[in-house]
Amino acid sequence: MSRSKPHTVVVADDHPIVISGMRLLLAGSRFFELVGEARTGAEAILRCEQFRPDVLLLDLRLPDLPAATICTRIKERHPEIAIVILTAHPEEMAVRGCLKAGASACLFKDVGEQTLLSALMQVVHGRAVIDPRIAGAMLPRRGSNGADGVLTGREHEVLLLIARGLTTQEIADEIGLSPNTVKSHSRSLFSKLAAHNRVQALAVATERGLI
Amino acid sequence: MSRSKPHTVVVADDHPIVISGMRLLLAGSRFFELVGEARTGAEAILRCEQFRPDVLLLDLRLPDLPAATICTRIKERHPEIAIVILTAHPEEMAVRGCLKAGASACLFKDVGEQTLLSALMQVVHGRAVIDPRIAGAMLPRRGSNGADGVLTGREHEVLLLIARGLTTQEIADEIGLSPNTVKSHSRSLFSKLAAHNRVQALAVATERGLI
DNA sequence: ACAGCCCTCACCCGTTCGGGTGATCGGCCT
DNA sequence: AGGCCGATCACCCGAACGGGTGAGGGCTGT
Repeated sequence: MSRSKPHTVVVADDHPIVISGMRLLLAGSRFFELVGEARTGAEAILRCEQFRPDVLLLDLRLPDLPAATICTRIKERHPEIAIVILTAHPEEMAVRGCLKAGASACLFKDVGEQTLLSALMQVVHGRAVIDPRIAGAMLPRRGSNGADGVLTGREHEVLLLIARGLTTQEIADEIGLSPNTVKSHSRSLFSKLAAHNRVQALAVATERGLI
Repeated sequence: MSRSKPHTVVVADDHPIVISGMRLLLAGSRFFELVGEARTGAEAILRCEQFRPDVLLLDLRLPDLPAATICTRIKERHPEIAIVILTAHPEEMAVRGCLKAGASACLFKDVGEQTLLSALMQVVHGRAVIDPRIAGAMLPRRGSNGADGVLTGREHEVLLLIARGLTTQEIADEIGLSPNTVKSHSRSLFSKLAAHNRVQALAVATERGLI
């Protein structure tokens, strides 16, 4: 190993017990050192400013800011910080946003400790680590959609927001589009799912594991 | 203290890192011993059968079963097991259901380690510990529903049909009621679930395992 | 270069939904 | 008996939704 000092890590999660688990997990490894903890997105950004860690372990869902926003802000100022997304459930859209915003890895919270440490090691060596359960959804860009079934990227994105209970207007605000465009996407995904309304679309999508 | 042996604890949470945090937290206390871990509701019930712990630390949201159901099943067979609910967010209905089902405590995941240990100690001494942020909502509440949360029979029936994508008119035809009546039920279940529309209601209901 | 698909946005129109309000009836508990 | 609540139904109205249609720009593969 060319480095004698451990890689520095900042952990951002809104659950102290998770931070505790991570702190003790990292304490057991001589390759990593936990230098900062954060319970909000704003605090995560602050800690990264303060400590310039090698890695930021970022919960996909923090109370104040979307993870993608946090990635963008941090990468703007410190592109050398590797960001590892931790997620409880496969939220494709949010994960995709984070990877676009510069995140290096995406892991599920149900991975074992050794897997996590191994992934961290990969990441500090410049490699990307995407959990296979969600990796498929990250590859398809344009053209035909094989991973999602039939839905395009936007359609799937809209579907996920519909599933959260957002109205057309709210979805438009959320992803920065015109309500008309959101309507277009929702109508086309309805027809693809053979649904007559959002709730039917959700029923079908749930059946097919799209959400 | 009359007991020399530590109090036994089973932890049920779908995130291994949380279990790790808890394992290490409890390892640091001579008063508690972690004897079992579970990542699903079914496993939690199984572990309680196996180990008969003094305390079950139960995540409010497990992938397979509603927490209230888990509480009921465990209390049926082993009423002496104290159940402590852990929750990330204040979901009043679900928490209320658990307390009705016999849970002794409800804590938020953002409590500090010392607070958690202190609460555990209270619980094994037979006291109830309800986070003040949600305690207010636990006060007397009428109604005949313990299992599902708060929804009445009709409301739950309508909710299930809504989840299938039926419109108000279709639901009315399905159960042989006036559309107006269906609207009444749906509106009242919306307010109970703190939802502004059917899709939000589904999101909340799914979250709480009502459907 | 061209076709094909995706993304974007716009307008109109009829239907459905959600909220407010109020009413009747029957069961249960006090 | 009176009160509370669930179940049933009614009317009105503004907001949101779903469907139809059209159109321009961008990217990909042939």
